[in-house]
Amino acid sequence: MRDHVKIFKALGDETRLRIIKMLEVKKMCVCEITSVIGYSMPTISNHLKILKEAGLIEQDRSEKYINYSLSGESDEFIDKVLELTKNIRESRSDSDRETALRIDRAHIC
Amino acid sequence: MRDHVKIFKALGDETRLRIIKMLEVKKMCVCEITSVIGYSMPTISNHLKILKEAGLIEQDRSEKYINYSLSGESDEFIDKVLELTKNIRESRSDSDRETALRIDRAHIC
DNA sequence: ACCTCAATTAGTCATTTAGCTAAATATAAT
DNA sequence: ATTATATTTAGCTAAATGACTAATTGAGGT
Repeated sequence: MRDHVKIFKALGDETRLRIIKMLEVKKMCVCEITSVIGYSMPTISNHLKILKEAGLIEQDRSEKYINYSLSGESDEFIDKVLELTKNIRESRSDSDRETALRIDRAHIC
Repeated sequence: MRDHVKIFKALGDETRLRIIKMLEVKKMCVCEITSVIGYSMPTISNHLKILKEAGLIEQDRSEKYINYSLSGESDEFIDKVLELTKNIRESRSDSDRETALRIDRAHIC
């Protein structure tokens, strides 16, 4: 129960849901996400921590950057939740995604 | 997006998730829910309001009581969310459900 | 080995949340 | 109409949350 609450709590925040929707289209590092969302880097970092501790996202390092991406194939309930969030279609996250695909981290990080 | 956030926020609370899991097995009035959960009636009433405003539950009156139940067939996303929560199986909500089925509101309300 | 810089942690503050009691409301039964 | 009572609203408090800036960490590149 507590795990499930943690998962829903993680999704129950607009910024974190925007992040999840962006990660559906692209692996991203903290500074890329920061530049799309517009909050400070520590704030974004903390949101990512909450999503990670809920089991919704995972990270792997490549060169200078830590890439965040949606969790895959680890937990059945998480998979179902992420399948559910794919059903969300909304103008704001659509534009976030366009921005995310357009930016080049060599220029902003 | 805001609607989806509201839905996840509503589910991101242990008490409210316990209520949702109970309503899977039985329509219940406020005082029945109160007696199972153990918080004050105003507290439960407020949780129900949050769940209702998220669109997760609905109410109908019968005699003295207002029966709360899971929303049905109204919204596609809500349906999927409620389908998802059915996947949650946990000892605490199992015992809540047993209690809920055992109580008789003629005796407690 | 050292420097750079992406990322996190620490500390602060304003706002929101979740609980409570007491009071108000509203519907059902008399 | 009046009463009884199920439910909601109002007002309060303590704890949690989400934002910020400043300081720290740590892996990569030189």
